[in-house]
Amino acid sequence: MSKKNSYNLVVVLGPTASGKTTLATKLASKIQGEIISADSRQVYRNMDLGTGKDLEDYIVDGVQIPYHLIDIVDAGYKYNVYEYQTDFFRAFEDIKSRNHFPVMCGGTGMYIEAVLSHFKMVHVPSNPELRKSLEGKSLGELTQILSSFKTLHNKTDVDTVKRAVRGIEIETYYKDNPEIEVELPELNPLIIGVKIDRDLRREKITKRLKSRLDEGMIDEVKSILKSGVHPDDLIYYGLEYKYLTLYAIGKLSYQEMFDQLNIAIHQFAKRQMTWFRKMERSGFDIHWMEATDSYDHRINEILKMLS
RNA sequence: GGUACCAUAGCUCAGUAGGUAGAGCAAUGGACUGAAAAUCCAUGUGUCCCUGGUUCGAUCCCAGGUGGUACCA
Repeated sequence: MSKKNSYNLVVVLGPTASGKTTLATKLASKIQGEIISADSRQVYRNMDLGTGKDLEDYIVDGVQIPYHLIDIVDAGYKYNVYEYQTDFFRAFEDIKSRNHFPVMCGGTGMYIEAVLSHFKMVHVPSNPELRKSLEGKSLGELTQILSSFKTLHNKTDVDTVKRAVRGIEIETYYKDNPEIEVELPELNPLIIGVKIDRDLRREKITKRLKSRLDEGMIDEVKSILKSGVHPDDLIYYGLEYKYLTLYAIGKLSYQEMFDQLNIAIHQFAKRQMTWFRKMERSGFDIHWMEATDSYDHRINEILKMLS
């Protein structure tokens, strides 16, 4: 086996509704693979229809394909990139130790890149002294302080006092401990991107939304709310959970919910593609494959690249 | 059939006291290192329904069409 082809990971990425899970599981069944999901919402238990878990896809020809990082935390929890990176490499080593082949599959660009680019992320303990010194400061002042550490690209970082303080805590820790290095396993990934024509993608998204609503997605949201998750937290998860919660609490009519959600999913798919294009520009070699080509054809192509 | 009102961007609509036009939404491109399905930035879009008239000049005024809505019959 040549050095160039000694891949130790396959990545299947693509926008929502491109059929990447099916491709990944079918591939996994051929190479003794196990799936490591790269989906920031499928980590949550009981959020099934709205995140498109499709767990039946993980049974190929009657055989269960093992999967990781799905259903690992409770709905309402705030999982994050740092935890993802840690969890990913744990699953990766675990799969390796069994002599199976890791197949990463998902559409959360930042999670994929945090892993492939070895984003520097270390465990940051809480800093009671710092917290004490920040006590009583306004959100505006905290925003000032955080922006002295890094460019703020979004408001999510300074949405609440709690998050702003944690952000400052993390940045302070990095600054005070520049020597800390994290040892992460070398990755030599074969990256497959599922490409889907824009119009077809929109058509599939709308169709899938309708069928999920028919399958009881509204009840799923209602029961999560009933279990005690605060509507605001569910709204923060975005897309299905945002618009269905707004509908469930009477802020949107059914038609408004449907139309706005449909548009929001289309916009999300576009943003995913923007991320993948940026990855390519920054040097990642993504092998794009047409979603309309047969699975057999595409899997043969991938197997050729792996051999 | 009669009367009134309307016809402008992909959609909903504003506007031009006559000098060829603009908001919101959508769309498109981009950013993104501890909630990322989040959050944020940028950018267009036009036979101003058709035909004629008045005018230096009409999307705007006038006449006639066509289509729509409402009311009356």
